[in-house]
Amino acid sequence: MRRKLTLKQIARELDVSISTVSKALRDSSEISEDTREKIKAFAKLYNYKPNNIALSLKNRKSKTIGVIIPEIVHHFFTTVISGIEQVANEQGYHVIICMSNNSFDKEVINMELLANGSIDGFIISVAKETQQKKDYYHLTEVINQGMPLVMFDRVIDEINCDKVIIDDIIGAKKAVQRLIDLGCNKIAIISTVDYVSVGKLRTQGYIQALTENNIEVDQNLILKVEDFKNSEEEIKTYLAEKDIDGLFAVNEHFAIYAIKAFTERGLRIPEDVSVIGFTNGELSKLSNPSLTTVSQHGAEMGAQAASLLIKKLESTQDHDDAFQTIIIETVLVERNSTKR
Amino acid sequence: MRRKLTLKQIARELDVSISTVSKALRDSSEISEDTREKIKAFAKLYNYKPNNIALSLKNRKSKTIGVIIPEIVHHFFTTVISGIEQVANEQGYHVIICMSNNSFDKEVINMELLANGSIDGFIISVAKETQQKKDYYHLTEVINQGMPLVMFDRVIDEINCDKVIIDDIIGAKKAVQRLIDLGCNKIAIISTVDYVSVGKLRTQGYIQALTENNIEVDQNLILKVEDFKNSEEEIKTYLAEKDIDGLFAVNEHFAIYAIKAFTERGLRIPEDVSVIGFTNGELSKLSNPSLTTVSQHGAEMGAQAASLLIKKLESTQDHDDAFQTIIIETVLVERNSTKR
DNA sequence: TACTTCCACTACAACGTTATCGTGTTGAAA
DNA sequence: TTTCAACACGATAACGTTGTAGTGGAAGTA
Repeated sequence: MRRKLTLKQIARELDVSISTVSKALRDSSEISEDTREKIKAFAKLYNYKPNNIALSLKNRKSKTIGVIIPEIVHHFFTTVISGIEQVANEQGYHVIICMSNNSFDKEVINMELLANGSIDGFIISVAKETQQKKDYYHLTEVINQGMPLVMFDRVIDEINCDKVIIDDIIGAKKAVQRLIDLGCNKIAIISTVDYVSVGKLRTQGYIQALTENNIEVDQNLILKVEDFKNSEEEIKTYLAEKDIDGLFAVNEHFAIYAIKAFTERGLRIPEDVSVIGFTNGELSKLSNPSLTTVSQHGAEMGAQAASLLIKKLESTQDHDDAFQTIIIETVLVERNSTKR
Repeated sequence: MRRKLTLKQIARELDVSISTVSKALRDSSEISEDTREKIKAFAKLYNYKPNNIALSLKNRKSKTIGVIIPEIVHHFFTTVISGIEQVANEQGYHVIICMSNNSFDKEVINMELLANGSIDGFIISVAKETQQKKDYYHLTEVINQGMPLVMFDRVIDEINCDKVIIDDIIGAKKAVQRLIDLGCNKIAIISTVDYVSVGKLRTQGYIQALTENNIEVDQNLILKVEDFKNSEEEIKTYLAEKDIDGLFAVNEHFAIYAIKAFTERGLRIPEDVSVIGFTNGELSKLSNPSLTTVSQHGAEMGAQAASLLIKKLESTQDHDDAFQTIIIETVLVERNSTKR
């Protein structure tokens, strides 16, 4: 087991100073052609690679981006990560991923740990609990330290930073409008509780679409699922006797549970009920019938978030207070859960 | 924007030496009660947190685990990551995740970059291309540097290190045996090309099950999918005229494509054909009909891999050459794609 | 008084880099 | 012969820590 080679070792081996080695490897003209070649050859032979940690300490930057997400076992987030990774790697950045598991405490701990030198900036989608608690101390703290932060998807309006979101309201409107155009007039929505920002916004879109089409909003047709774990049951009982011809769900899972509930009741999709989901994941594509969804373009979001962050990191002026909010357009992907 | 507080700043502020501050914060008895309290109060007030990078450099360890996976947009890998994260965090470790995108080159680059001080050890599932190329230089290099490495899922027999795998052969056998028990006798398999180790092993399990039940192995009933991208088409044409009553697929996707192909032909699942997949993901649960699968317990794999790695990292003796291979047992999860 | 011991602290080195400044040798101009 | 660049390299400090080895002064002992 041979330890990693350092400048010091090379220096000792070739009987020159550490400075000389460092300069030679960086092609400084201060060092003679001869010595330079010799040192470079030696370094190459023994596969010298500079130590990242030492560089980070010296340069006071780690070329690493910290990503905090509520959950990783979730197709949408993985597509976002994949977008982040791609852009980051292109620009020579690493990515550290931490999960908050939707817990406020874990989010805080993770951020504090990462903020102490490990990373240069954050990309974050906040935990459900954080949205509920409305305690943003850890976020402002990081920002005050001069560390750039980009929020995506689940963002917090009160925090002043770069953001990448989709237009949830418009996306939802598109979906509901489509249902209306297909001739549905008893359209239900399966959403989440209001403190989850995206749930709230998508519900707003639903209401707007109905209102604009002069359809009365019936509170009985709005289900706000509280507990993700028991959502399948909740949806089933909720839909048990509803007489509707269209359904919009704020995510894939809810949509698929709904389809299940309908088919179990003997209703046909899309003949009897048209269903549209949100988040264009694997499930939508492969479910049976395949699901019409509002596509969120996760990879695009991730890529944009990474670009924004890196731009901030590389900009020399410290106080570039101009924060952007990028809105990623949603697209309705039509499949077999809606009539043609 | 106030910069992060350092020991030096505290020292200057309180008019003591850096050493005193360091010791006071670490509760050294060398420092008087008075001074200690004063320093700790100050540090707390201004929220001092030691700089990770400096600590890493000093201690020559980063308390960070590097994870290299072929792809993140893949339910199985995310469950593994989630298992790794959990164990790692419990033990005070961070996790850096890199994707190889199944490219050999990217795998090498990522590993080299991370190996230079950023991380203390690796958890890796190698890229398809690496398995194909059989070039393991980057892996042995890392091991030779004394950096622990744990492989999972897609492992390489020639490399001597800790491994966490599932028993692919037995898992596949379980599935095929079940099909046989259900009365199927024309059982096909949809697998991957042989250089993907798991595909190869699962095919072996399939063959063993048949042989043990005195069913002749028909090469026409073995499909080895080459290109993941066009797999849906390939499977469809392959199944177009096959007369079979049972099918085992080495992953969820293939199984679901197969079910699609069957239903399009007017065959009913499970009445006409029983189908079993591998990898118990979201898809299996939510597909219609829901899919009977061999569950791989990804989170368990991740947790075990992390445990193994951390054990190696914390063990004092350098040469603990005893490498383990942990086999995670698979379980057949029965759903509606097989008869009862 | 002279010596030791202990206390409470400081100085220094080290981890691996790089940027700045310093320095000894050579050759050439004055 | 003296002076001065130019050259090629070395020493040092710094990034933020921590552990070891000092150190000045007070108190205790002989």
